[in-house]
Amino acid sequence: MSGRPTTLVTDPAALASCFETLRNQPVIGLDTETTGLDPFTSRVRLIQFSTPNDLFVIDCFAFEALRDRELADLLEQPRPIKILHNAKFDARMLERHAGARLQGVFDTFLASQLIATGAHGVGHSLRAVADRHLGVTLDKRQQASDWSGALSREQIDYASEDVRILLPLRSKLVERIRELGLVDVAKIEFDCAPVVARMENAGIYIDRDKWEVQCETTERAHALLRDRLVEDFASAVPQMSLFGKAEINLDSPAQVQDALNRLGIPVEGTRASELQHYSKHEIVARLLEYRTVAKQLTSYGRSMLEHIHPVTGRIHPHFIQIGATSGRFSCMDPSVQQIPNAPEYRDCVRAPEGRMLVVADYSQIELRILADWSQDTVLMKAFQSGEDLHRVTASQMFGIPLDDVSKTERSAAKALNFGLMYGMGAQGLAMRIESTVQEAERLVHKYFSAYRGVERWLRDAGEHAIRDRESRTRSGRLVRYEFDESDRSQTAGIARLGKNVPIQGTSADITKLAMVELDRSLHGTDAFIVNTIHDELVVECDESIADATRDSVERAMTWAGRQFISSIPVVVETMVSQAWNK
DNA sequence: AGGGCGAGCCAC
DNA sequence: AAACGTGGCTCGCCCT
Repeated sequence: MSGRPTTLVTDPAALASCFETLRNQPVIGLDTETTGLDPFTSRVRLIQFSTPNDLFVIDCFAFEALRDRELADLLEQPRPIKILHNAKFDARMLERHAGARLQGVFDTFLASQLIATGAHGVGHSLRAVADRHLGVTLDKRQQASDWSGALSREQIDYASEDVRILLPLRSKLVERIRELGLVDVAKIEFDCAPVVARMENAGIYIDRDKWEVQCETTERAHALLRDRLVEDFASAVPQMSLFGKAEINLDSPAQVQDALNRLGIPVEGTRASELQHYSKHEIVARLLEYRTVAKQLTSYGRSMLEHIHPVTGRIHPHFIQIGATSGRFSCMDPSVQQIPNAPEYRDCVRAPEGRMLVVADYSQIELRILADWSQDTVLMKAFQSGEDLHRVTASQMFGIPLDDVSKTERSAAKALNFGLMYGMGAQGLAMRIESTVQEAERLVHKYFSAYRGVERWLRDAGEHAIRDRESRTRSGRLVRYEFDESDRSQTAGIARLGKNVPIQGTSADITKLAMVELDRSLHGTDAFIVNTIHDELVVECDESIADATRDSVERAMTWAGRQFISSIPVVVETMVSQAWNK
């Protein structure tokens, strides 16, 4: 595979000749070895480059390779194409330690995920991907070795092997990407990876003091409700108390159900939706209150503060670029995509002194995708009118003037607008709006009488998913389904996915494209993306450029939306604020 | 002790 | 009988 042995680069002259070789290549492999996983506390030890004939291992401890201008140039130019496995990791390290914005990426990690199309039990480590696509078994034993001391022969060999494999691996993956029609979506994903790296490095600021105050308030409410409930249960169910002390764990659904049943409250399970029906009992109402604060305390309590990084004073969550099979991001440690949408919490997520947040989200993006894709003339018109969508829907469903739409009618229309994209049936709607199934059936019928094109599109999408065992988003992103045809409950589930995945996934396509475009347009300013929540972006910037930044955000997001939605307007709602509030 | 899993609930 | 999509976090509980 490699014509020449590994060149260990330990001085500026060797580095210059290394770049001489690399500059003229169309495609090169790139990998780094670091002393740890955290860009703010770890150092880059090695940078490895591969070409079809050469292999360079640059020892960043031997000389100041990371300060080399040519290195930054090479990384920042779109050519040569840089092949990396999980480019986000290396991009974070290289941005932090070489001050370089990586561009021109082919990511074998993301490529593997796109090709696997959400298949279960398929790993995407470099080892797994090389094994699957090349039949090559990599030895990863040195991966977590100590990269801060003298280099061993094994370490240099390991570093070489990893970067050597990237060129042949890309060739195989490119073939599969072409066969599967994934060229466009791969471009979006690859371009997005360095943007995600920058977003993670930037992190998001949380007001520690404000958050702590919120925690204390919640802790007091929690203790009060807990004591009161334990007492209630103890006096109502004497056999549950031991020496006058109640023996119930309020956080155990099994114990709570048992206790409620003993009190003659016949709950089946203790979900909020179940307890709701019995909220006339004081103890149940109190339990629901307890649940709310308990959730706030555990999921959104002090643990959030433990994520504040000692070096940056900010939170650097982990964004998983293809987190859902639909192509949506997921986020963890902590998940800043699911901080409660209540002022007490969102006020704590803010811009530091002298800076502002631009908060922007797509208006009804999924319904617009559905309208555009189905070409339903009535739904398209509804969007073109610029009126309140749910009200228009109700007016069309019930054949009444806009102004005569009642609150109930609007909320039924709203439930349908959202629910049908998830493949909801009459049963589900009945549950949602607390009506009879017959009434729900009538409403679904009315909805589809108004939106014939939507009905047809959803039906076709469901049937297509079952027949061809796959769905695609507008960018070509592919999701394959494995199921047992003879099992009705399984096919029903696939039909629901067939309706939802193309829409949810196209929304993800749009948001990712918007991030790429926005990152490009913010380059050179001190504004940067700090969060992405499915159809929403949060950007932090100096207050002096807030208005200009808002314009950039709106322009990038609108442009991205138009790439996939052509026949109706794409509307982006933006606001400038000190906190993550709407 | 720690992994796996379900229940329940937060986000869009 | 049920079944409305995608995730992550924390808990209890059961397992090894």
